[in-house]
Amino acid sequence: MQVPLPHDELTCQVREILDRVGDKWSLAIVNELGGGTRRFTELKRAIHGISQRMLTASLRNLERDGLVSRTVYPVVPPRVDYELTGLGHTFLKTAWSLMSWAIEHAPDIVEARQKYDQ
Amino acid sequence: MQVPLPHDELTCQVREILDRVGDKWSLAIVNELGGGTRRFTELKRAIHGISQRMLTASLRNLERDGLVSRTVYPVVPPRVDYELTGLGHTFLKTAWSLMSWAIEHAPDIVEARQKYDQ
DNA sequence: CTGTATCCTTTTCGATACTG
DNA sequence: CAGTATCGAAAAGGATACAG
Repeated sequence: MQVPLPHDELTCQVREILDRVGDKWSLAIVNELGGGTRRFTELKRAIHGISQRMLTASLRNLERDGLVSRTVYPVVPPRVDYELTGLGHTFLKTAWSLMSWAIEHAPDIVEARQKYDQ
Repeated sequence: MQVPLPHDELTCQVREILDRVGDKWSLAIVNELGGGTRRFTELKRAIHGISQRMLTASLRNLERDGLVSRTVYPVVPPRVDYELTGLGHTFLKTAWSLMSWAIEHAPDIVEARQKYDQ
């Protein structure tokens, strides 16, 4: 049981992608956008602890990768909506299973850590 | 479509776990161990670019989380075997779907980036 | 409201040398 | 062979101030 890829391809292509979506905030953002379209400030409020700087940067990266779309309305004050693209939805669906794994096995991991630490 | 969790729980528990397994090398290590038991040097050779320092650190973390087991043989020169635990196998199975997503959609992402960059 | 720019601290991680 | 220790470079990221 092992992903059947030349190792360089795994690291250089897959990991480049997973690094992006696996950074500190992207998963939280994508998950929040899974609830529907959100404005900048709504995301900032919903994702506890994220700085304006990182929210902007993460959204730009997700937009660049085609997971999130950005819509600017030419009004005052400015309004910008973010939402998942089709690709973004397929990613969230997959990320779900990993989140579910983490939730399901969190007790096992906590227990393993306690055992290891003593 | 959104993981139905209070946000703090998602970030504080799930992300703590995903940060661990989503760090720079853990996925590559777990994937390699999916092929069977490996010695330290075998892992080092198989995972291109990893330093001794990071291999040791990542293995310790994975062991602490209960994903990898470590067996020391009291021989000279030393021999240490690493292999996935049951928990580690369930993780690899889940991580697979994410890797598959990355492989499947890599062309889309590359294209999105090119479009964004111009 | 939705950002950008700057500074500065913290964290990460590679390189190297050394050990049992 | 399988590590540990130390150093320093680089990157990540928070805080703050400012802009359209």
